[in-house]
Amino acid sequence: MSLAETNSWTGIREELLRRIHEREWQPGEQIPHEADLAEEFGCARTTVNRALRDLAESGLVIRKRRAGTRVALNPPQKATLTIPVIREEVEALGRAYRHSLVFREMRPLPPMLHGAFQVALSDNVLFLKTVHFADDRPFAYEERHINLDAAPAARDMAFDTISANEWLVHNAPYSHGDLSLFAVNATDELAGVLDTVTGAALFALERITWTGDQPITHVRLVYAPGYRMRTDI
Amino acid sequence: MSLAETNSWTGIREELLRRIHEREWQPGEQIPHEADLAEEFGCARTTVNRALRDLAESGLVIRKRRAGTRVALNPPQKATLTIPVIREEVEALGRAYRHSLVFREMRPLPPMLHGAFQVALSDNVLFLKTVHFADDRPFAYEERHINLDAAPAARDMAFDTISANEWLVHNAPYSHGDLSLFAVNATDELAGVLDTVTGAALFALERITWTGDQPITHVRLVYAPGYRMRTDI
DNA sequence: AAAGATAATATGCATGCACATATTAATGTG
DNA sequence: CACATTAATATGTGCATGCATATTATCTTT
Repeated sequence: MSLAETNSWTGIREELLRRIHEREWQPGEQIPHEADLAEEFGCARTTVNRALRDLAESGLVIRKRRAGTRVALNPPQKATLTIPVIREEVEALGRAYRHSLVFREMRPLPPMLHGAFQVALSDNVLFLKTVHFADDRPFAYEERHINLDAAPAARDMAFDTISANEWLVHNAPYSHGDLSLFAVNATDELAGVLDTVTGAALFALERITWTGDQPITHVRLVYAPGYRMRTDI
Repeated sequence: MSLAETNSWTGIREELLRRIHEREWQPGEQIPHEADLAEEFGCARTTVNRALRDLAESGLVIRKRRAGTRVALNPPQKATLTIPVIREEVEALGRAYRHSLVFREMRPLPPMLHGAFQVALSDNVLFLKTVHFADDRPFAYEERHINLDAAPAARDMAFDTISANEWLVHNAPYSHGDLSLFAVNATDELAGVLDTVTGAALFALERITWTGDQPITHVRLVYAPGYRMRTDI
């Protein structure tokens, strides 16, 4: 019991972490159950439970009722990406943000998205193309479908002062969604818009959000060359 | 009070979520404090606390002592990426995994990584190039530096039966790290290894892990064309 | 009125207890 | 011996209570 760490749940978590990192408890090994640890640390079982729950959330230990707690064999690398509104992302870089709506029309949903959107949509879909700038240099290119059944107010929005990206965050909160990250070669159109050469490797993401079982929006975002999405693990 | 949801903390969380999603509580608005909610739901304050803590973790509400709890103005889009060991990723796709160590030598750390590794390293660095296969088709290409001061046992490992990726997870647990995701064009070498054409857009990641203040490994992973990293949000 | 001390308050956390639930081990039965 | 039933057990959760801590509001004092 090396440290002066008190019997706070964070203190206990640190001690448990140490034992895992320093291999006192091997991967796959079962660790003492809550009651024993509580006695050892001289605290309530609730407090040990809190520490263990936290470790389980981060994937370092696996817990099962009756079976006990064991150190994870392959602790997954979990990384929490925070994907901010693009304006905030640009401003956090200390650069001036602006955006430009380059295309807007009502159009039927492309067949490619019928599966993703999972419902029979009328033609009540708004399609937008937007370019986001940082200090007047293109930062990202956005193609977006908005389900007007889910966000009817979007029909009357110009999206010139506030971007669809930001407007939707404030006006059409979602309950869940899917995100995928990938790389694309710049097409001629993309190269022109993002001020690069055809064929350049570009970082891209696609996101679909729902509220309940109603799809709200599908967005495909392609970042300018050199973009990196970073996070701590 | 619509649902039959009991006074479990998850039930209460769902009800709070509903009020936020349906705008009963506007963004930025202060919500009743724990004691009032506990009375309304007929449960203990601890239970409300648990639900609110969960919402705060996901960024939907902001909590401050004495100041109370308010609905977040710009709920950040948080996505938790789970980056598994490549073998598991491949096997989860129902494909057969194997890997091939194509290069291995002791070499000084390249200057480019001096900053990242943040310590004056001797020449005690192992450099590896590995190709990961799924059903005999290249899946990802890996370049890795291992700090042998942090993981001395790696010096004697062949990394032919078990990949460095997996060995390090089991034998050199890290306390923290940095991850970045980006896109690269296939060089001639990459194209050859990944069975694609020069210039193809490839999804890539770089990761550095430390234990305490000692760097363990730097890895650059480039996936074969078409790869998508997916997650729920 | 400005600055500093003090009180009030909402969340944060620890405790002891009880009961719920999932899972495994032990037991009984054909 | 195979299979279903039952008991045992570790975690999961809820509750009442008390105190800790951060932050705001209020009340001094100069």
